[in-house]
Amino acid sequence: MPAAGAADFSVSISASGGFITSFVIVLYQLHGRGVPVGCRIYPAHIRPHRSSLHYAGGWQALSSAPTARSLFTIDDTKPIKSPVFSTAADLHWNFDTMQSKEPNSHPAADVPELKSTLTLPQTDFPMKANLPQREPQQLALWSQMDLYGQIRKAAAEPIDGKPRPAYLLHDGPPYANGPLHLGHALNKGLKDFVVKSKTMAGFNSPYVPGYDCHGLPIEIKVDEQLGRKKLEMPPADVLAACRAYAQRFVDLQTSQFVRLGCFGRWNAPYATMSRDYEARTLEAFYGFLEGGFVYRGLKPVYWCIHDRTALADAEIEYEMHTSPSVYVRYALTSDPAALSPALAGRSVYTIIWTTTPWTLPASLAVAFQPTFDYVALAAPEPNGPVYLVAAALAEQVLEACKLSEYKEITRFPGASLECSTYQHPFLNRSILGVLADYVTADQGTGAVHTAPSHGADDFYTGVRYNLDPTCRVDNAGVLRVDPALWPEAEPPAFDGKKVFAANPLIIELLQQRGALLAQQDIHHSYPHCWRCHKPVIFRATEQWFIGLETPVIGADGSQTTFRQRTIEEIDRVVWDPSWGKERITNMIATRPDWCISRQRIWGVPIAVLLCTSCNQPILDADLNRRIVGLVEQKGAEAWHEVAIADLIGPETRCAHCGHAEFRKETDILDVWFDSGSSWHAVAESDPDLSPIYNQPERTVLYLEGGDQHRGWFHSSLLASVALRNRAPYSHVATAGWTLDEQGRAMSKSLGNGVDPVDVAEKMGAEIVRLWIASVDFREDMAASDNLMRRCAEIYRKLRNTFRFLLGNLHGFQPATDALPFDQLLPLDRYMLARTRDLTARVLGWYSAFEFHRIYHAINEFAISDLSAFYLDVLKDRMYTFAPASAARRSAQTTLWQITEALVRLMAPILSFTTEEVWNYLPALPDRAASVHLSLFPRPSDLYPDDPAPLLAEWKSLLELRDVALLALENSRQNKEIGKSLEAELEIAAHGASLDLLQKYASDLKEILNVSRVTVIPGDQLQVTVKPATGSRCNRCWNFMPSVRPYGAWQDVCERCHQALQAMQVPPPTASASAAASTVAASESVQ
RNA sequence: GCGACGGUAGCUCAACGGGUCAGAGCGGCCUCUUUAUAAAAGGCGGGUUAUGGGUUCGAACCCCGUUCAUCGCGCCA
Repeated sequence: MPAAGAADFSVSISASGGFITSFVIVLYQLHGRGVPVGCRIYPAHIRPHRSSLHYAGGWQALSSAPTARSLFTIDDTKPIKSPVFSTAADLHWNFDTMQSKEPNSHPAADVPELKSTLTLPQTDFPMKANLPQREPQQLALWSQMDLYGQIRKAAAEPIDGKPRPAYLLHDGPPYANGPLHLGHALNKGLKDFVVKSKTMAGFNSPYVPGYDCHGLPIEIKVDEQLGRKKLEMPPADVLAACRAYAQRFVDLQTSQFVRLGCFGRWNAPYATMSRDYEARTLEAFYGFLEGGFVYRGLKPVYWCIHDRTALADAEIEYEMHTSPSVYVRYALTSDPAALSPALAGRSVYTIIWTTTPWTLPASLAVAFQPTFDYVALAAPEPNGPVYLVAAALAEQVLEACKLSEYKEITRFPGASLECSTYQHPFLNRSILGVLADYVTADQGTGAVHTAPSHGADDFYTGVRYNLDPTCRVDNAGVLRVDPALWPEAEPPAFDGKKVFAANPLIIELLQQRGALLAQQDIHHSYPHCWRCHKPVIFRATEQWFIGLETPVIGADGSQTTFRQRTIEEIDRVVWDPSWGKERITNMIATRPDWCISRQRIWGVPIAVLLCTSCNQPILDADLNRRIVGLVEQKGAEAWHEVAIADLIGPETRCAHCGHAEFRKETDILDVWFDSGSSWHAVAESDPDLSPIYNQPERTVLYLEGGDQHRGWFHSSLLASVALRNRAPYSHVATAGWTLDEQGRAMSKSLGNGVDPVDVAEKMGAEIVRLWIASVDFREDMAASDNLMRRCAEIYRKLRNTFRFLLGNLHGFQPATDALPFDQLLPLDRYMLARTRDLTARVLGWYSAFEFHRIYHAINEFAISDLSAFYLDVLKDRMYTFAPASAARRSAQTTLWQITEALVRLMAPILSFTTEEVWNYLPALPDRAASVHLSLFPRPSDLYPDDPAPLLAEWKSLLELRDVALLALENSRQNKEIGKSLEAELEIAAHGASLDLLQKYASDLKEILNVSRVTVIPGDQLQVTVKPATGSRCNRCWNFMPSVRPYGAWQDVCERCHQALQAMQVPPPTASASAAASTVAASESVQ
């Protein structure tokens, strides 16, 4: 057995792997074999990569220096019985010093510890959060008590006799085709902060989340699942499959949003595929139709040949693409001499340049810039060809076509090329020379091949020159030659080929016809389908459009256009950040008419009957209403199933041509039309929202990512201005992009995304929420596992601070124990002033959506004001004073008010943890069942007066404290003192500092955490640190002159004497049990 | 290519309309305590405010250029 004598030693441990929470040291006797002389378990908290922890051990007794040593770690999830051997955790250890020391001269072995008479913090609030387990339990409780329902009910109750003002955040629907990503979590998290903070600020703020369900991504997925079967299935079955697919993700995302702690009407979110929503969408379409905004037209639109549908501008993304660019000569067939006498009798050509050879079969014209000079470039040989190109591009073209010996023989203005004619290089077609101002000298030849069916510019030029816009490329992108134009019996090789496959075949044909002058692949950015990421084409088709130039009545009653009217409304909205206004204004100002039709099935049908003769729609408001009614009952399926005869009587005639036969339009609406109608389908129609939304003056917020300027903000604005003559929102806030730690955009290919659900499952939703609050969402935000871990550290600190607050509130009953404000000690009053100040700032930041400032301010408050200062200096008072003493009650009153304030201020962000804290707060008769049913604290409730003077005074006082602490630190470095309580201070000061110190003389000991402070006048500020006189009180560890025995307790100060008596602690006798006094050194690792 | 927004310590953020030597918190390093203990406290480092000019008595802030990052628009033959 160990003999008398103790060893002090220090151990250096580093953990490169996981946490080390405790370790065991086993000592073996010198030369001994397997006989441990003792072992001891040490608590530790060593984080990964922390290099060392020095432990000065109080080893009880050793007979000789130990030699063999073992070190174990104990995983906290396992009992001590199964220690993990050191090497498993990659531990490095050594015993640096081992020396003997005299046994403790004050063995208190036979007297119960004085520690048991202290009022240490006591609470069941667990230090370890265990969020992944605890949060789901909390969610279940909330669900059980129908917390959201209770919040809604409470919102109907007046505050101070006044009804609550309304604040409506209308949810923008995420697309229901996958699990959540961080962007979703950010978006819903921010919305949750807004709704919760508005609610707690006394607003009536309902939140109905929604989902966007229609559209291509889902239909394509369903196509893949159904395969060829789809072609034989009735439309209703296809729709049912799409609905099922979308519903799966609606359910999944709902569960994930709920898991993140977002409150809302999750048991009844809106979905754009619901019967009712579909009917409302159709209603909105009819609104446009009946208002004269809609027209049907043949226009080139972006067309995805893979998805076989038209695409809106907003559905285009530019990606790099390689195109074969070709220079092609078109032979002049009109009189060359008409252009210039110098050309008489020559073989004249113009040269066009294109990157889409497949459009050449549709080539109908060559466009020239009227303001350019064009030159005729002649071959050196007398009867060689002459080429017409823009003067500015001549050199470039000659080089590209390797015609360097060609020389200019004449030049003339571009305008004179109008109405010249050319021969198509391989079709029996005459090509017309036309003028167009969009022809530039950047690229090409100055002579632009014009195919009205495959380009917007080309199309409008075609309209001016009366060219045929018929498109000979079908839905799938297959090219068909017009046999009437093809001179040979055998069709050309490109006939029946898809456009991109036709390119090389057409180039070959040009080569054969001697029309190809040069060819080169170019790598350039090219429009792609945002869904399938395949290159799109321009293709003229019959589409439904909403005209931006539709005449409407302006706000002042004057005649204006839909576009202008919309821009007027933009001006009445508050855009946050403010540049959003400019962005959306520019978009509305320059956008083309809105192509709202899609040639797909998964969506709201454009439910219109068309005359089979003249293709004009029937315009009949009653008919429209009946169709809306049908959709209301049976959803979009109704349109596919209804018979025309059930919609109109046999006597119905086309208003235009008198024809009596009609067909159903089969196109569906653009999905942006769906979500753009949500203000109508939801905000204006849902009974939970409409009373707010339909007020003439109302606050309606849309909060989405900045990309929605071209999306939901945009389509919602157009729909609402057209149908209600006002913007659907009064405020629009936008969030930035989530990036990775290196500032790169998150993408699947980089694999740098952060999965919010994964973080919630591993670390807790609170960590995700805290991250959201930590960043300035208006800018782009960096996110990574690493940053999440950092938030988790902050979380731990906040949680532990709450725990300490609660621990010190033990035994405090507000009704009987709270002191009125004017009886509080000065330090406590100061802390309430700080809390008031914090509260006022936080409330302001909530209303300005500056959540990151809240995060930082509360964090700083908890760490600097509370943990490092107030809670630290309060320990003496809290632990050693009699529990019911006025000074201690003063502190508790303050701690209580601070906790009540903090828990409310943090509730919108840390929704789970604050609820947990809430349940541990002192009981009150009128305490709400949830922190989320409470209101924010009012600054004036915390501190009734203007806090500024007191705050200023304490600012100076704390600066003096810093000086004193520095002096203490110095002494500690010089080994003159250890704990601050071992010191006493003499502070010399003059002037205002002296006044201040004297005013707070009785508080200085506490706020400096030393045994004694004396203030004396002096020439300059000087803090002298001395070892405290008197002896140490074994209870409060202060050094006091009045220390004397209390029963068997030898050294107890006067203050503690009184406290012990007040607590009615009987003086102990020396024979009291010694059993509990020492560490269980006999515990074995075996 | 055009436009918007931004670049402040390793990280997240401050610094009210130009005015004490640019501040916090975290992390890092060092120390202290064992009476918040899988915890608490103190100290120390750390920034030529992306960069180059300019205006000013004075610039992180205002102006111009450059650069990097992100978003948006355009990309047409």
